[in-house]
Amino acid sequence: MASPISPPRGMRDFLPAEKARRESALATIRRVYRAHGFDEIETPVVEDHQRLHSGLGGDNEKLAYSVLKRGLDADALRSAADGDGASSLADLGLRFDLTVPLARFYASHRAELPPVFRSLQVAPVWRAERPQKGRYRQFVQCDIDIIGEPGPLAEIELLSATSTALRALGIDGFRIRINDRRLLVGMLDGFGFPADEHAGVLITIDKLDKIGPVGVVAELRDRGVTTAGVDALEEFLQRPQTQEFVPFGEKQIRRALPDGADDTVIGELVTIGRAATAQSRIDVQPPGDPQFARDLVVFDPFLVRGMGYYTGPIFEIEHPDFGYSLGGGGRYDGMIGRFLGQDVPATGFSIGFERIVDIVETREDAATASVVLLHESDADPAVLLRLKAELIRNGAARVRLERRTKNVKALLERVAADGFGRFASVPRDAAGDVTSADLAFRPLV
RNA sequence: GUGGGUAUAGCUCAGUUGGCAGAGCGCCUGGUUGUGGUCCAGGAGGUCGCGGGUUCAAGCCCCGUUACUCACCCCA
Repeated sequence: MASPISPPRGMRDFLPAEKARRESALATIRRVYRAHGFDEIETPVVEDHQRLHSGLGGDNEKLAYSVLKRGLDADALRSAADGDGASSLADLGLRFDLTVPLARFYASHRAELPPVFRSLQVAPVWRAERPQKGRYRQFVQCDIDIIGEPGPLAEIELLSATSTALRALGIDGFRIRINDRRLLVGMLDGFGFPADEHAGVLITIDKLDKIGPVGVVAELRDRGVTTAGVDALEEFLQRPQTQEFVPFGEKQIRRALPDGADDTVIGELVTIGRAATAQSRIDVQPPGDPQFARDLVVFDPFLVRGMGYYTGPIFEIEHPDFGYSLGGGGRYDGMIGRFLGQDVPATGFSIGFERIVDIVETREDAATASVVLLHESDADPAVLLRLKAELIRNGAARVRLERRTKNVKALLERVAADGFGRFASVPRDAAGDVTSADLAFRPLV
């Protein structure tokens, strides 16, 4: 039924059971990332409107919620309607990712941060999209970023920490697709696309796995980009090639690319993929299985990613059970320079929390330590509170007071679902002489 | 932004050809029950999403609208 009072479109309330499940998963993610040396920070949910719309957020900028200036009057509205539009009415906006705020944060606090800063952020972001399965207007992202490390060590740490976190959540069977913006640029140059067409061409190429080579070529011709480039791309897509890029290595990457690809970039990707795979074999029990995680990292020559700010290696987590990615990231060496005036290398990886929380196993807490006291409606509050305090002092994890209803069975099933393990009835007319030792606890099934 | 589906009690849902608004669960009351989780009887609870139209008569048919939901685009 459509309730007249429901949360805003695309945003959700969380009932106790779901909230507990989310917090349990978040605790696991935080624990693993902290173990891998990342430090958690927090930034405001809003940022300067102009900063959010500086062209770094790609298409997400269009989806940003804006916050109206306070104290707008009729004149301001009129001049906005006549003049340069709605942007003059807003000075703040809700963040649509955690990367732009992080770059601003780093620029603000660089002096107080270590030369290589490993950041962890677990926080909600907002996008004014049309909601559907696995997509919300408010959702939590878990980002790790390494700022100040130019080499592939940063990517290796990101990939290993992320895959360890996913395994700690009980998620398996995922793969990390990897590519490099420099390879994409080199490939487009080789095909003969001028630089100003790259962004548009990449957006179309990104759809390759959905609309196929024929669809991509058709869309490019429709877009009216350089014909010679499309011809070259079409020829390349038609050449016989294996879809199997396993095991991950230089030979496999080279085979997937046109001739003349950058040796240095390929070498970096090989280093990253091999190290992440090796780390995964240490990560699991029993360790050392030479076949384990053999295809954890796969090279995808047409992985693009939407954000315009990526400059180097980019990656995305895929899982066979889901049509959308579970997370992704990449290197964005130019972004912090936009705020700081001085380039600082940076790379990050984001887990789409909403997309993994539904498949994680719930960890059962020690339910027997969580108890329910069943009491009559006319029970003495002072006695109930004294019993409750005694139980907590004696080590109970949780104590819940429940007034007896007619249907005790339904009540007990409800508290059992809330994670309570035992219950006891407070005797009728319990007075000062009743202690928690007098209570007969029985298991909740 | 484009298309499909859905909307009836607190929850999950029936409602036939247009003919008095229903069930299960939950809640309340009384009784019953030998470790207070059993069972029985009764009760409260509805703007049938909203607004028009057709009709003697609309939850049902027609038009509009809103919300939710799924898919596309794009994304996590």
